[in-house]
Amino acid sequence: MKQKKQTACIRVFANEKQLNSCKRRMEELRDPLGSVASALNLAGNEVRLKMLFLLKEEGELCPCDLSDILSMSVPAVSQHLRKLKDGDLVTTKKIAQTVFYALTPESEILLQPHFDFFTNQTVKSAL
Amino acid sequence: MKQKKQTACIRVFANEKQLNSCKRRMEELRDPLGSVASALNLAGNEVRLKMLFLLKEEGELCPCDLSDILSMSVPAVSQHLRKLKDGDLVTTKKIAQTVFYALTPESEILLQPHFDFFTNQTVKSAL
DNA sequence: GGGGTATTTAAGCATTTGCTTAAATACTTA
DNA sequence: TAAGTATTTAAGCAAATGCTTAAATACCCC
Repeated sequence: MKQKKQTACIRVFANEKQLNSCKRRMEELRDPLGSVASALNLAGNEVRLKMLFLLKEEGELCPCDLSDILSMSVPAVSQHLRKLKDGDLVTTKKIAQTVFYALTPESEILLQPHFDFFTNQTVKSAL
Repeated sequence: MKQKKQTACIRVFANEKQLNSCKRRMEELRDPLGSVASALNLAGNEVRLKMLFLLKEEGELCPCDLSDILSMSVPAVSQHLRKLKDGDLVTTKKIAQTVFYALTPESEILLQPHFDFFTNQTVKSAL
């Protein structure tokens, strides 16, 4: 709630000094927060979250397996995997012409609570 | 790696039965996984993650405070808040013409590990 | 070398996203 | 009632996204 241009909200940010302090805090967090946002953005696409989950469950999968499971075209799968790889959520291992994708350790840590959440949901609904 | 139309990957999904079993599992998880994806998608936008974090830190804030802190226009802030509210990540309380936004308990649980991650990052880099 | 397989990349398209400006809505006060 | 304040909504625009089809790249085998 703005009173005047010189002061901000009565309730929370009563003066400019407090506002600037808060801004500085956000500036300090800019890079780490940005990298979390980036990872969440990647995981927040339903197709990609499914892929990440399947990679967690199976350990590693190739694009054509993911294509079969998810009933999607191979190029579509590949484009999503490319984003995950560029975002450091997955790693690749090539054997002949087959590429296997797997979660990075970091992405596993980041995503485990969310996988737990929706796998626990299913268990609960079965009870 | 596809061998024939009738069988899938040699390495992981060696037959159609296994593939169908995996597909069924994904279908069971469709709704809970979808709702997690939806929340992550909302949080995965940098502006919105900043808002969610600020709401966690301050407890509640109005659009004009968020506008000041983030140096964004009020309508832009409002549009993001609308998405967060529709996605059940925030709740609203109105006092006169001022609306205060706050995290829902569920979003707090979902996001806390991520907030911890990037606030701990900052602490570590300060040491 | 040719043919086959697996994957990636390119290009095009429709849809979605996030910002801006303007207008509308909801509230308070003189 | 008019003026002021806070917020939401509408509309428009440029950019981004995710899919498709086609082409290119990388590998294997006869």
